Amino acid sequence: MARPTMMDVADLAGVARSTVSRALGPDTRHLLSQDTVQRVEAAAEELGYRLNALARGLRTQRSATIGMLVPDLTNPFFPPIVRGLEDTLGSEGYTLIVVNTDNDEAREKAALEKLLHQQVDGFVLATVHLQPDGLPDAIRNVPSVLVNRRSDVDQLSSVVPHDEAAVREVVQHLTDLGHRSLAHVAGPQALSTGRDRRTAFERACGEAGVEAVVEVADGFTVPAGAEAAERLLDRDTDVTGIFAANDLLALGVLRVLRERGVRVPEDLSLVGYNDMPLVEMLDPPLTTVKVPQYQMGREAARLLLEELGEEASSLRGRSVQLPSHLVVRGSTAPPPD
Amino acid sequence: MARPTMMDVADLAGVARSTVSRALGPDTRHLLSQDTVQRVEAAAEELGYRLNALARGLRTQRSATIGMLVPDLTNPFFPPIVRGLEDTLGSEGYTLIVVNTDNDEAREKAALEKLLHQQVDGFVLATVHLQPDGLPDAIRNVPSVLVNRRSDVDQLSSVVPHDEAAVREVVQHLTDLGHRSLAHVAGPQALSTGRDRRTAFERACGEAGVEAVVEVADGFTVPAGAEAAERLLDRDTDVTGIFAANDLLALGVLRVLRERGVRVPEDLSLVGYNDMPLVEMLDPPLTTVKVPQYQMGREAARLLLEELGEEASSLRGRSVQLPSHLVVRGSTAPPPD
DNA sequence: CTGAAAGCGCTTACAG
DNA sequence: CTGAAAGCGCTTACAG
Repeated sequence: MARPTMMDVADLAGVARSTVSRALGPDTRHLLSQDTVQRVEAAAEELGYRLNALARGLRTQRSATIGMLVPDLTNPFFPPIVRGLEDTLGSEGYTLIVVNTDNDEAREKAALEKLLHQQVDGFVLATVHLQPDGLPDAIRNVPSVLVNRRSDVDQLSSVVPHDEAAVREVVQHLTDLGHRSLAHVAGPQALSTGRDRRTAFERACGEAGVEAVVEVADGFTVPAGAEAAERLLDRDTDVTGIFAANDLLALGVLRVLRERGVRVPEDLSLVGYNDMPLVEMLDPPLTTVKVPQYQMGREAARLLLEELGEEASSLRGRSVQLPSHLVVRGSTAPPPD
Repeated sequence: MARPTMMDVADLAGVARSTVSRALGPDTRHLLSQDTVQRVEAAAEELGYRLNALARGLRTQRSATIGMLVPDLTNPFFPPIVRGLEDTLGSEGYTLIVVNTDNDEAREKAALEKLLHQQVDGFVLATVHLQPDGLPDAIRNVPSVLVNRRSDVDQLSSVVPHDEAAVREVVQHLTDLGHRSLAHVAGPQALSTGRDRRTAFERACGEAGVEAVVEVADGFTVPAGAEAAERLLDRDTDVTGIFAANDLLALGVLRVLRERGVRVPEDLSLVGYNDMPLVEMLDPPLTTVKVPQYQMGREAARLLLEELGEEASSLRGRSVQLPSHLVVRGSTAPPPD
């Protein structure tokens, strides 16, 4: 017999199919006599019976499956988030299905469709071109949470790092060192991540009374960071410290600085964001902001699980900010005289 | 109407449910009149109809889903493999479900069970404690391919980098530079990856007529590399070049060398394996072996798709080796005089 | 070219 | 405490 069904177990145990179903369900087990439960379990064990999740899902209208849209798993920022989600959702019996979108709107739509076909019970979106009106109606009926992204327009729950506070720490650190003119290599302003960090930077500099220069990169990538750095350095500024909107951008900046013979941190201080793996082993070790990715994943999972539990959608639209902290390493120092 | 079914589409189009099914299936569409197909498509479009993959899977006994076991997505070695798999499988309509196992045997078994419940049509195993006899019978009936691992005992297809040739390149490079005594910080010998590289190293050194020292680490991690390096340096050797079984190990070695004031590459040359992201930005940039991870993923997907197509299991047990090449950077140089 | 019917493997009122 | 029956949403022989 290839794959035994409940019927096979029922026959072997000498009970009805429905009894097998009850005996094997943790929540219905107690309805049966101990003896029956044991006979069924023995039979199931003997046959190597495995529940068919497809059949159950079809019947219960719940797939116990969560879909996740992520820009690119190859970007080390995301895997810890995925792990946090998987660990938490998994312990509640959910399976996570991750799809890469490369931040491409068409792929996002296609991935969403695919997951909707799979009858996922919920969504985790770490990627959002998804304009509020671009969101297929179908998704509005499915519990969803954004992670590392916010949507001002929609009433979706979200989990983001507390950028404002972390950026303030960055600026504080640099001004404490004596810097009076700072630059920000910002991420794309179409993304909340890019906007929030820039706004926070400008505000913090304003409050500290230091000059704030901004150069917007057109991606969160090393090449985009390098290009922005070129533009920045070609401008005539007194900048002695650069804060990049993420580590990849900072690496691009670092590359250009090396090419131009600018020493870090002697001539210029550099701060990243995210604390990617290995940035502590760079030369110099990168001062950056540690984002609690794993915890963000766990938190997103928690929000989602709660929404899944609720019939009403009263829990939708909550937004959680997790603290991120500056990690001071070797790429920052007092400005040159 | 929450989620329209085929019946709803049928009613709107004025045809039978079975006709809707045929009109929407790319392979059955041609059985129908153009006119009917169009009416059905229009109706489906109007209702925003989406196929229920659970129902289809239950009926067809194929979930169009592939399960993947991976030790840890957080290890940057794996995501490119996952992308290669996802891209290739996705274009054939399959959905990939990835589960982390942390190389823990119990978790591997649990993950396997879970995926079996989900009725996956195939497995990709990037993790194998899975002893040949430990493999649940169920998996033998499901097309499976190993990636980055081989199993001598089982007749499972596998895709691995061509370690032998790459390691030969490493040794060649070092001896060309003038090194006459080399060390290998090997990975755990329980894993084929660990064994193969060590064997290849010893053979290549033998052929080149240089001294070969081996220190086995008990994990493929930075700390394991550091510990192995401590042991190695405490031995009395003439070693002037170290080849680590992967980059993480190499980073552990590098850390210890720095602590002990040994300069790389002036005093000692160091070679890694895998070409992880950012190792080219280290100080010094790491000489390492570039493993074609993405292509390994694609290749594994191709093997799996072929096995899925075949009724007979005549295609099982093929093994593919993909070429890996040395990337020379700054961590290797001639030995000190 | 199209429809009516059976059935994939479950769960869950309903009845006893 | 347990069983018989209906039905989740599809696909696919079978019949016409």
